[in-house]
Amino acid sequence: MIREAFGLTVPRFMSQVRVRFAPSPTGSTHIGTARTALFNWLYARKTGGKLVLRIEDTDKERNTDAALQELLNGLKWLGLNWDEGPEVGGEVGPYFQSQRGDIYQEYLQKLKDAGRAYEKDGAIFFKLEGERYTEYDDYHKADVEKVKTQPVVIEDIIRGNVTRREERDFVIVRSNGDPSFHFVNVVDDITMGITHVLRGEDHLPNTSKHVELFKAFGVKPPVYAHMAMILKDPKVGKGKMSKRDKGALIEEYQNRDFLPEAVVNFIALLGWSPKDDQEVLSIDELIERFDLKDLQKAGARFDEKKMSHINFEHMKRLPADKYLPPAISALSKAGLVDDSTDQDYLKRVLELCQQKIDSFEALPSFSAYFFSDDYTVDPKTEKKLLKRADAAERIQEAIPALEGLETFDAASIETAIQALADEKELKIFAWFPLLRFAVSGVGGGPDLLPMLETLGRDRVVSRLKKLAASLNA
RNA sequence: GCCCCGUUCGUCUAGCCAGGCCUAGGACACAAGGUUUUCAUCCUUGCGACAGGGGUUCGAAUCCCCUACGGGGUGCCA
Repeated sequence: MIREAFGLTVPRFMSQVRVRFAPSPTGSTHIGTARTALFNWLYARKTGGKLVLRIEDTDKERNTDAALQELLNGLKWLGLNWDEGPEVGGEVGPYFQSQRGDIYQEYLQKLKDAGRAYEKDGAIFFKLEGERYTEYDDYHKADVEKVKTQPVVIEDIIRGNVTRREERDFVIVRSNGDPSFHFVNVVDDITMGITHVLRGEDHLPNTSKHVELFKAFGVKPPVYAHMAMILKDPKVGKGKMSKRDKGALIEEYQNRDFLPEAVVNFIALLGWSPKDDQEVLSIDELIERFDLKDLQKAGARFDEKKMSHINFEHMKRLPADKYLPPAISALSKAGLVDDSTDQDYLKRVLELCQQKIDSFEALPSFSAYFFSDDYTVDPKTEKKLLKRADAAERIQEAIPALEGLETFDAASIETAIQALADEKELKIFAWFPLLRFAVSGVGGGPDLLPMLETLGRDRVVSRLKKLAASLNA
């Protein structure tokens, strides 16, 4: 498993794909971070490779244990498990950068021995190879030392070969003794046997630094895949999505009871697409179709309406055992149901709502009137319906028709109203919207007939009477 | 400023690598109708794009160049 390379210990793995997700746990998890994790995970699962989770916690100030837990929770919630890393271990650990100091020292020494590192201003710089010269730099507004280096070619699955030239020495160990990101990133990728680096496009300009470092260590660089950024909704602003933007944090979807598989599905669709027009995909279907080569090169804009739609599609497909528990918990959180609620009734109501709501979040307001007589009345619907001159009359007529029903089910209700319509030479439509409004206070909802059946005769009749009374008053 | 990456309907995208099958396909959103019956569901239809300009070619969304625009980077942040 271990071979000697450049006099250093480097693991050797078969020709298996090894990818890594290397977040810095600084609090909430950004949707872009989640997408990077997802694509790494998908690639590992697709190829039968391994996903390494490496924690970049070198910044002691910002990286708290709580933040780490939050990150791991987010990944678990999304269903993105890792093969090596925190909690599961692995043979190329430790998986926290804060614990890899000895390894970094070993590699730093090698660079020094090779004459590729030098100290300046208390920091240690990586020394580029090539002729040196001084030039005024407009960005820094100063003369800076540059190096005429040979260009490096970055092998990128998404973008093809990208050629770039690094022309300034860069810091690998800061004056406070901490190794820098570029340095630890490369050392870790070498020592962990990473074969493919899948990360955000914002790292593309850094990659020439990384390739220089790989070359200095005498190690072949991994294959890269730089994926495009997730951009802000243009209505909100410009640039990449920031953690302050609406919908940017996966915790938000967790808190709002979105389905993790829907979030995964939606995130996957940002910059990637299956070729066959089927967009609503399960995790397994995602793995089956996923291919790094199909990633979009341009940035994708986040669209919360589409996110809701994908969630809705997944909601509709949920089997009862997956749908009922979170649905009930959403209702009980809203104080609409408790242990004394009739379980059979609750189940029937929930089934009625499943095909209509796009999130568990929407459920309480959508179904409140099933559980309480104290529900809100939509003033717009009220105005629209009750301004009809015959409203009171129609409701009055409906009361005895429904009250006297032998069995109170959808078919009987329909027959009764139809009879009424025939008798008055009116359309059934003269009653339906009024009935819905009378029992629910709103203009929309589940299919009317089964809804009335589920509510039951007592609730329906008493609500009709109540409305009739208020209209007469 | 310099470097790198990009640019197909309002949005996500298919098509581009291997030029003709593209009067450019799908989805979200929006609009209009329909479902003798509401509706946030469902169905139908509509709206709607190859950034611009030059080439190459019998033929270009597809290949090349330029411009414009967008994104990223240019840190002893990651």
